[in-house]
Amino acid sequence: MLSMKTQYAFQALMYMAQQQHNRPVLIAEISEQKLIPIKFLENILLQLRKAGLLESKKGKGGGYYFAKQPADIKLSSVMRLLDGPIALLPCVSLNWYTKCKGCEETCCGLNKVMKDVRDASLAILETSTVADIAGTSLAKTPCI
Amino acid sequence: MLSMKTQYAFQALMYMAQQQHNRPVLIAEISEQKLIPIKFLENILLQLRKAGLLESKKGKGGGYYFAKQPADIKLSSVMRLLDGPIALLPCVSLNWYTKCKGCEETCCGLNKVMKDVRDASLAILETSTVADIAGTSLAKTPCI
DNA sequence: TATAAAGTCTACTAATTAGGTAGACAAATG
DNA sequence: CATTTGTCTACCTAATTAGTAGACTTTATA
Repeated sequence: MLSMKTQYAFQALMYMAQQQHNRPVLIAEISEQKLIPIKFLENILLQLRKAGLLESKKGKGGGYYFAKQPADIKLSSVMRLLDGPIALLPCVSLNWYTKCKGCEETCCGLNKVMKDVRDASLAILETSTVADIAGTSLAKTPCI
Repeated sequence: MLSMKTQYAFQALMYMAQQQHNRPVLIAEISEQKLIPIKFLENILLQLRKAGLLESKKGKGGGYYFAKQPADIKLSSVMRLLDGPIALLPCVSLNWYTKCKGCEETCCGLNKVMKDVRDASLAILETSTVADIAGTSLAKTPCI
């Protein structure tokens, strides 16, 4: 399961992407609307900013806004940033690969299956973006 | 990522399935061959036995053996048993469903994507078995 | 130029989980 | 009955997760 951190990050990014205006969005506003503990949310947004997904502005009229287009932020990037590997085994991770102790990868049946799972997941997570989950990527039929 | 517990469980199950004889397999033997801390392995095998996957015999000549056929043990069962949910979000879990705080599922884009990821993963994990990963399900070309 | 409204930063802390250990006990076999 | 094996209860430690406190900096604007 995704950590609360990542779950909150997705909620926050969706909320931001759904705003019509293009003023910066307040941490406090996101926190209230999405029921996310404010100090925790601060950390998360800061991390997203440092990774170059968001930008911020201090002082009155400040807040957070997108540094990259929501349509250019893959779900997989957010997950890797906050939760680390997407793969189920270290010997199958693209970004955090380490060899397994007891197993010879080239002939390990588990390795093969877990690679398939990884690829199947990534096929979705690398092509889905914040704009997609926010419902702002297509002409919008408002949600009933 | 899978916990060490689940990773060890897979190693142990593969090892057991690969034995040619049909005598019970010793905890100590699995532990040595697969480099798994023995006391930790005891717990894991016990858990697999209580769940009905394995059976055991005490005393001399004892050890663990399969209660179900390796070909009937899905990877998803082992994972659920030891690690819990396979889904990435609680609102998308088949076996441990809980509603998300801030979101209206029917119109949550994230929910939809994560359902797709779950289904893609399960398509593989529900059809792969211990026999598959042990390489004993087909006529065997020995691994080079 | 003071003040209030924002984000930033460092440093905690509490709870949970992961990973592992110790040792007495029970059952089976020969 | 002695030995070999799994069983059970109860721990323990370290890491991670989730969250909090509070002083600080920057900025707009009155």
